[in-house]
Amino acid sequence: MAAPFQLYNTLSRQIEDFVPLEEGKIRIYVCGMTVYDHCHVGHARAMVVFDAFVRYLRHRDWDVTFVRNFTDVDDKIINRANELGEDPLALAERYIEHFQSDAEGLGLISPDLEPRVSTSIQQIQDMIQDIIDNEHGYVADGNVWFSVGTFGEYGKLSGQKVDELRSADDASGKAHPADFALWKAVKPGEPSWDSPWGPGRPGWHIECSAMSCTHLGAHYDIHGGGLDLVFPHHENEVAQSEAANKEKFVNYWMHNGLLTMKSGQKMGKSLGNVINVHVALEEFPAETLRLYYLQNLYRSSLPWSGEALPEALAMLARLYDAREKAEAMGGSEDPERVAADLGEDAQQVLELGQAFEGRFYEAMDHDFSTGQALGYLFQLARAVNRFAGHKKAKKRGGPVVAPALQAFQTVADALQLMTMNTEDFHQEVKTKRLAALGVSAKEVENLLVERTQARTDKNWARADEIREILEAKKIAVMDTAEGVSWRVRLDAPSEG
RNA sequence: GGCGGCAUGGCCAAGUGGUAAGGCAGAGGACUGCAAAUCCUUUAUCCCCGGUUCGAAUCCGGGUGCCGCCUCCA
Repeated sequence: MAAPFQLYNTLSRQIEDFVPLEEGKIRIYVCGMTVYDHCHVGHARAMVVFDAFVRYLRHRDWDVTFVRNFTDVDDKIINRANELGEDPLALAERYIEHFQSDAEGLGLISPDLEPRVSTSIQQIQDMIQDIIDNEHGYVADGNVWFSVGTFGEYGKLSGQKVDELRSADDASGKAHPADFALWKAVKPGEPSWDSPWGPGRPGWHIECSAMSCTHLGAHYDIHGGGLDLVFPHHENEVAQSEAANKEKFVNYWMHNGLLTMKSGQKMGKSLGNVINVHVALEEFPAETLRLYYLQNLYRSSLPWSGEALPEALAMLARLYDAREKAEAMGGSEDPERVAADLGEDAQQVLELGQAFEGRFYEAMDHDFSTGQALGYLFQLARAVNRFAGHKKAKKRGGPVVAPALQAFQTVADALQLMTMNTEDFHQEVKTKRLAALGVSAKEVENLLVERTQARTDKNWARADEIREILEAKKIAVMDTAEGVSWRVRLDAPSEG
């Protein structure tokens, strides 16, 4: 049975009980990329948030149909292509390939459908025709405009009033400044398709209306995207879709908050302050970004800084290390008995492990509160670590940490965190962090061989000297009962 | 000018009227040849002023500050 949950709805500005249109099923559309540049860490937040949302819903037995588009016909693409002397669709294709590579790097599930504007022209034209037929659109000089004044509910999503808008100057032949283009007449150097109104191309907003309604129906459950799309993009989608189909478009509007810089301003291409995803992924495992995003409520703004990813990586390592300790514990006694024998910390890790799933689901079902849900996870990790300090934990502790291990698995399934084995995780961290620091594993290993010899000789001075050399390179050396190991320190500066 | 959002310890941050999760950083301690990791201890008049309530970080009103959108933006 699909589990009930609550969701903040931009349409009502409050948290609502989610009621699906069809029992057990959720149809969701998320605005994807306009492909004229690389995917940056701000886009990635949206991608990861909705990825985790869909994963969680499926984990909770919802039958989810997930559609995310590519906008591959657009002013910005055309402008960029003309600057580069490249065909716009070829440029778009190139950035779609970049995106797919980033999506794979981020560990995103593939949407069930990834429609593109360039292959949805017929559906777009059909919808424009319906809008015209329903007297909400008009043709002028090969352009088709949406007539905002004919749609009484215009503004119901964003709260904007047509008369209060600050309108940009343009001499495009619109009847009203707030009217917007459904179809743009062809201009030199632009891709175009034949249409009943002459050759041209779709306006910005119509593609999402047409593609989502084509694949999910005229009326579907959830539409997602960045907060900066509420107006005008999503407002216009509502107007177009409802004008064309004469029925309610979307039940729940879900908007992710934006990444902001230290100054408080958002990260945005137009502000020139972006960090591209592939750059971040060269330095940090994908789950680092995921944890960074999911620590916070999805609809709050999220500050970016050079410390953000190192900090998230430290948190992630803490989780992996706790899990590793739990995995190393053996024994097959009754957990209650072990807990009774080994004392309070054993009792607590058992109880927190058993309680985890319920608390996790409760947080997640309350408007996808991943930050709170992850707080419980860290409480559990600390309980595991504390218990792991006991002498008998390794031999007999297995049964009392079994629920904790199950909890970690739940998080892995639902949020795609802690999905690697610990060794691979640390290896990836080493590889990526060393590359970022410009240090080779070979030189570290060589120094450690020398240090191990020095320690065998009880030459502590030399051993400490080598430790200091490595410290200077941000390498932390750990002497354990099993021998020496090392890690890259996480406080290494990153761009930001 | 219009619309919307936010304001919680050094930083990030959860918080669904019943008395402040979690993470990072700092300090002290345990552990260690020295360290690292880990554990323990440690810091909050919840922006200000009113109001509702037995009780408010949470609800209402006013103020201040910051941010987003109204032109492309996840």
